[in-house]
Amino acid sequence: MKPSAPKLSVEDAKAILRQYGLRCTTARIAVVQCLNAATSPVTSIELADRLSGYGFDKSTIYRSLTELNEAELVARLDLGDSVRRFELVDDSASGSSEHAHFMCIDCGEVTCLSDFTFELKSSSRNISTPGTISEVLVKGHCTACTS
Amino acid sequence: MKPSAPKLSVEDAKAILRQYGLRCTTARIAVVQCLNAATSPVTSIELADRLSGYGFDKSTIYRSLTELNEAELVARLDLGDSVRRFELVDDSASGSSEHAHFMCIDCGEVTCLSDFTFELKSSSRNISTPGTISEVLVKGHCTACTS
DNA sequence: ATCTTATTTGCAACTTAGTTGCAAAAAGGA
DNA sequence: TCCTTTTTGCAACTAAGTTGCAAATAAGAT
Repeated sequence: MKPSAPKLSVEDAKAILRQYGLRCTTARIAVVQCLNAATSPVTSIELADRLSGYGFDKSTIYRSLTELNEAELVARLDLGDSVRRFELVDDSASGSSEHAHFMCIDCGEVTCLSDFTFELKSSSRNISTPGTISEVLVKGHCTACTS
Repeated sequence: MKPSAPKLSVEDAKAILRQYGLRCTTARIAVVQCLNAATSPVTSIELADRLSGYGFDKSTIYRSLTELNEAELVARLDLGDSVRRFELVDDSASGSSEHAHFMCIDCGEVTCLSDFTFELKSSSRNISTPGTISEVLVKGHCTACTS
């Protein structure tokens, strides 16, 4: 998350919060604006650090994230590097916003694989799938780190 | 990891450790035996708890796991639930032992998808893959939790 | 079998990411 | 504006893992 200017007005952020049945508090508005300005999932630490610069307590930020997540306004990603990441759920246009994520083992960069589909095939017959898939995470070395 | 009797003798565990260029210490032998007895990846906490009952310190267990992982005798899985899991690398028979993992969001159970292949397809042309894939993790609801 | 050196261990103290209790402050409807 | 419910800030806490260092151990050399 680069410290970019919010692309979302306070009023727009409020509208979104109300739409999800949440009270419009300064902390939540700031969180929504930050998440909206980001181009890839943002870690809770980045959010807490950045917003504590504006006087918000880290516990408030963590709680906001939990609440927005429970209201299904933001998605939470647990990618295994001991930091949680969050992104605004994008239910604009094309139905589901579910997409897989790629995390570079070297630089930690996370990218959304919105333009990819996944297929899980059993290599032999009569092997049933483990269950209902709801999230796919791919780890590896990104092109920048490989070259 | 059920507290099952080790299926691997001390001598066999030592042989494996030597094969990977590691000294044969009681802690490492115990770790190898535990991992060998497990049928699915084992969390560091389970290992540390179980082996501290035999007098090993948790820092020793954590260090052992790191060393065995660095020697590429065990694989480390970071599945995003803030506990690390480990499994013995199985390079018996069929070349690579790499396989994807499935984690149930509800019960936390982790299963190895050894019998599945995974395919990543770009939904539109001229979109390049994010990089070299080395690990695939699928999350969802396992059949036991769904039914 | 013993010595020697490098590696490993146990302990306690520390770190990092996140959580919690509670009184004070803010939100939003009446 | 008032009133009730929700949220916030603070400080203290938890959980998982890490670290420094002296003592113990492994395994090659004698």
